[in-house]
Amino acid sequence: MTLRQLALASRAVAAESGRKAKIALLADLLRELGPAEAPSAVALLSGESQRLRTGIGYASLRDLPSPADQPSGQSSGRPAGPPLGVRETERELERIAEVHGAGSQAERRRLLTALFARATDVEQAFLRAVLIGELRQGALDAVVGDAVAQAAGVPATAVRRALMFRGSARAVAEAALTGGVPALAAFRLEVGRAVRPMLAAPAPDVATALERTGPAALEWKLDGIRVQVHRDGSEVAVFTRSLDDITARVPEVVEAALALPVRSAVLDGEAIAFGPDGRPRPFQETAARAASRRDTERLRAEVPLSVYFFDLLHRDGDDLVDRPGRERWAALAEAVPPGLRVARTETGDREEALEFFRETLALGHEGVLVKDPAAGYAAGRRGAGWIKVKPRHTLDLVVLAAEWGTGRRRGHLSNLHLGARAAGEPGLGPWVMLGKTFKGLTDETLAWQTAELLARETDRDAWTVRVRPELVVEIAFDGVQRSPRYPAGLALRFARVVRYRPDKSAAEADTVAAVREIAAAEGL
DNA sequence: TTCCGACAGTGGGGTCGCAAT
DNA sequence: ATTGCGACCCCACTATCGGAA
Repeated sequence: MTLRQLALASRAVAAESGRKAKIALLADLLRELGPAEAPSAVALLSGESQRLRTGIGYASLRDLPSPADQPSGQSSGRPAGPPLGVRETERELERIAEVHGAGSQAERRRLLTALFARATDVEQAFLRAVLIGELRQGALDAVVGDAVAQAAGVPATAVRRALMFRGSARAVAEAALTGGVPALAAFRLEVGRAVRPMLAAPAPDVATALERTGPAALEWKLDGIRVQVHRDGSEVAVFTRSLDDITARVPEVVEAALALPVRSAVLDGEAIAFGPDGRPRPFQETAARAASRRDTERLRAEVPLSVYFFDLLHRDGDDLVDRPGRERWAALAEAVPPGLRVARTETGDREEALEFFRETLALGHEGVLVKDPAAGYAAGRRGAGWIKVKPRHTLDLVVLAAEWGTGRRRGHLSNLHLGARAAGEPGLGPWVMLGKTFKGLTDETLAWQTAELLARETDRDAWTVRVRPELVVEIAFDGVQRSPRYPAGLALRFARVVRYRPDKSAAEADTVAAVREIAAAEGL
């Protein structure tokens, strides 16, 4: 099949609103492709190809000649050379990733240019979307996975289960289409191969979380890096949430795993740096440490990492994934000393749970997880089994500007520039920008703010409309972080809109001093 | 018939490592 | 030396579909 056919199919999927209709279209496509080509299509369509590390992003594509720049007659017709095939396209992207990994930038550029020279308009648009990770067809690996199941004639649950144990949608598709259910059943937890980590759904407070779970286990939520640790004898591998292998960057975690009284184990936990005062360092410092590949030994002396485990998926040949959380915790408690485990308490009592939440925050941690003790490990899913609760700050800030949205927000002013009153702080204007947000907006608010902001426009460029600083908006955020970019040296973390405050004037907005107070309370 | 779980989309700030300037 | 870029760490929230209740 040609890339063109695949690109057109993707468009058809995007045009269909129903999930079942998308799945049916994709399943037809995969059947038509057959076992030889379908896995490549799955890689391209599911978003997997975007994680190939080609070194190609928005800027590389921007700098390519666009179809309109090509010699006349080429832009709408077929470029020279044989049509691009589906399998061939995937191979080309893999080649680009290879030469990029080898450090050959000129060769990477040459391959990319050559690939695009062979592509028609429709194919180029598809390739751009695949490379940027913005296919926007309403189907990623979950929906594509259902289509694989339909095309292979196997239950969707079989494909989903295989996806849990093997991050790769491509590999699962290949197995499903060639070997059916037995081949899918072969995907099991394997020590040394990362599985998708279980995620937690948010709740506004502990009481709400408890209502959903019933009597629950509460655990520390640490503000560090998620680590999945595999040990097989003397071999250890450490994976991040996105299944990246960071073993070499976290020797402390490796040593902790090697010290455990087990032959083999798969553990779930969090790596985090503590300061000399015994309190957690700001997330940025843990993240910087975990991201550094050079000078690991020196960094280790300066910013040592600790690891706290909270789950055990495998021990000495026993798979625990499907066992209830309470049993997995019991197994963890046997394998891991208390100092390497998060604090945990089981309760159905609101007050007791609230007290645990308060104690956890007093230690400087991010919040708590509320876990249904009966729930299995739902790898890769944000199921109801785990619920996270974090405290929330709010401030009334002023909208300084807004950026035009994309996709379904095209035509609306979406991303807000947020400012606090400087209130006479020297060196800062009357308004001090603290960050941006696009979160928390309903379609109705989006439409309302677009009109209100345009009525206050002072000037604009291609992306941004600047406005008179009049609209006050209540913003929720998780905390304050040091910023190299914003003028106060501070930025809001995870800012989102709660509501507009038409009852408030800009003169009543919160000040930078209030933000500095929050920063100080966080030890920044 | 209504409710709710799962999914995709729409983007946020910070940091590292590398290449180009 | 600085800047731009890609990749990846943390992520919140809304709209929608479709099966569960």
